[in-house]
Amino acid sequence: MKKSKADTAETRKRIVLIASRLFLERGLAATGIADVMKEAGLTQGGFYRHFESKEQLIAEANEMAFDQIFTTIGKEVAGQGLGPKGALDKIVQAYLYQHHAKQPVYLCPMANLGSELPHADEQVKAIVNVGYRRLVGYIEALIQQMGVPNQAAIADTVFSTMLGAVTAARLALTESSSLAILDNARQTIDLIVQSAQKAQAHAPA
Amino acid sequence: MKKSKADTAETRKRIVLIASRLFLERGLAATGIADVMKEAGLTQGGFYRHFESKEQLIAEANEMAFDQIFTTIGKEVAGQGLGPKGALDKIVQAYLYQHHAKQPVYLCPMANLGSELPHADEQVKAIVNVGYRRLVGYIEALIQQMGVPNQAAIADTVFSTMLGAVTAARLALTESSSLAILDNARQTIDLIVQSAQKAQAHAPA
DNA sequence: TGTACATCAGTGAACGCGCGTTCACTGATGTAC
DNA sequence: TGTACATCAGTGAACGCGCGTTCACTGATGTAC
Repeated sequence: MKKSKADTAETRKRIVLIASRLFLERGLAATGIADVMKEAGLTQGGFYRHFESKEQLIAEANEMAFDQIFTTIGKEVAGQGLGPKGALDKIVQAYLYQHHAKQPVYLCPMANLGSELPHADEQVKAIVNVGYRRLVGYIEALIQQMGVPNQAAIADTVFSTMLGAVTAARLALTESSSLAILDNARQTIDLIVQSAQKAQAHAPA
Repeated sequence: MKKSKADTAETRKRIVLIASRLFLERGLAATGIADVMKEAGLTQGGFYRHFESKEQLIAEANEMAFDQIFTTIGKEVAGQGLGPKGALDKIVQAYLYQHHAKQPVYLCPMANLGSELPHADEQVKAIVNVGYRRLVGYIEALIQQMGVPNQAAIADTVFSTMLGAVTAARLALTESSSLAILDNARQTIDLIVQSAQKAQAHAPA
C-alpha cells in the first residue's frame, strides 16, 4: 500500500485538520487517536506512520487552528477598502461569534482549550503563545492606525474581553444568555476603543 | 472503624476541599480519585462511602470553590466603609491576581476549568451557572450603586474581561507578560466604568 | 521497456497502564437491652 | 452501668474498560538494473 509522497502528505494534513476540529470541539483529553483516525477513514495503527505521539498531533493541530484564524481574518479584511475601524469590527465579530456563525469558520484554541493548555507540552504552549502574540499584534496594529494611544495595552484587553466572553458564553445554559454575553462584549469593546480615542483627542499634542 | 457523624461529615468536607483545590490546579480529567484520597490521608476505596461518583465530587468541589469566592469577597468588602467603587476595585483585583496572591485565596472555576466545564455533567454546568450569575450580580449591584447606567451589560463585560485576562495570563510564558495582561485588564476595567459614568453624567435626566 | 526487489502507508490485533468503580473484610464506636 | 450486637468508615486488592502505543504483516508503488 505504498503511496506517493503527495498522497502521504495529503493524508497527514487531513489527519491534522480533523484533529484540530475534534480537539477544539471536544477537548484534548476527550479526543482519542482512534476518534481522529476513524474520521479520516483510517485505523488507529496507521497514526504512528505520520506522528510520533499524541502530543505532537496536539501541537500541529493547534498550529493549524491558528493558521485558520489568520487565513480567515485575511480573507475578511483584505482588499475591501475597510478602514482600520471597519477591519477591527470584522475581526471582533468573527471572534466573538465563532460558535454562532452560519458556516463554521474557525475556533480559537485559547477560547476552546483555555484551561487544558496550561497542562500541555512546552511545545504546545509555545505554539499557542506565538498565535496569541500574532493575534494581539494584528489588533494592536489596527488600533494604532486608528490613532488610539496605548495600543498595546488596549489590544491586550480587547483580546482578553473577547476570550472571556466566548468562554463564558460557551458555559451559558441558553442560546439567548450566550448571545447576550457576546453582544455586551461587542458593545463594550467599541466603548473601550472610542473612549481611548477621545482621550487622545483631548490630550495635548 | 466506625466514626461519629461529626467525624464523617468533617472527612467528607475535607475531601471536597482538597478535590476543589486539585481540580482547579490540575484540571478535572488530570485529577484522579486516588490523588484526592491520598492527600486526604485515605485510600481510594473509601471514596465511595462518601460520594456516588467522580462527577458528584466535581459538582460539590465547584460549589465549594464558588462558596470560597463569595466568602473571600465578603470578608474583603464587609464593614470597611468602602464605597461601591472601592469595593469593586477590591473584587477586580482579587479576581485578576488569583494566581499571584501571596497566600492563596481562591481560584475561579470558570477561569481555571473554563474549557473542561462545557463537557461536564449537566449538574456541574448548572452549579457553575449559578455561581456565574451570582458573581456578575454582585458586580452589577456595585456598578448600579455607582450610578452607572446599563449595569447588567457593563457587569457582564467586566467579568468577561477578568475571565479572559486570567485565562490568557495563565498561558503566558513569563511572569512579566502574565502580569502585563492582568494590569492592562485592570486599567481597562477602570476605563470602562468611568466612561459609562461620564456618559451617564452627560445624558439627559 | 521490462522485471525483481525494496519501501513504507496502512491494517488489525495485542500490550500495558491508569483510572473509576466494586467488593469482601476489618474493627472501633454507637445503640439496644 | 454493663454487655452483646449492629453499623458503617475505611482498607486494599481486584475488575473492567479505554486509551496511547507497539508490532508483525500486507501489498501497491517507487526504484534499480
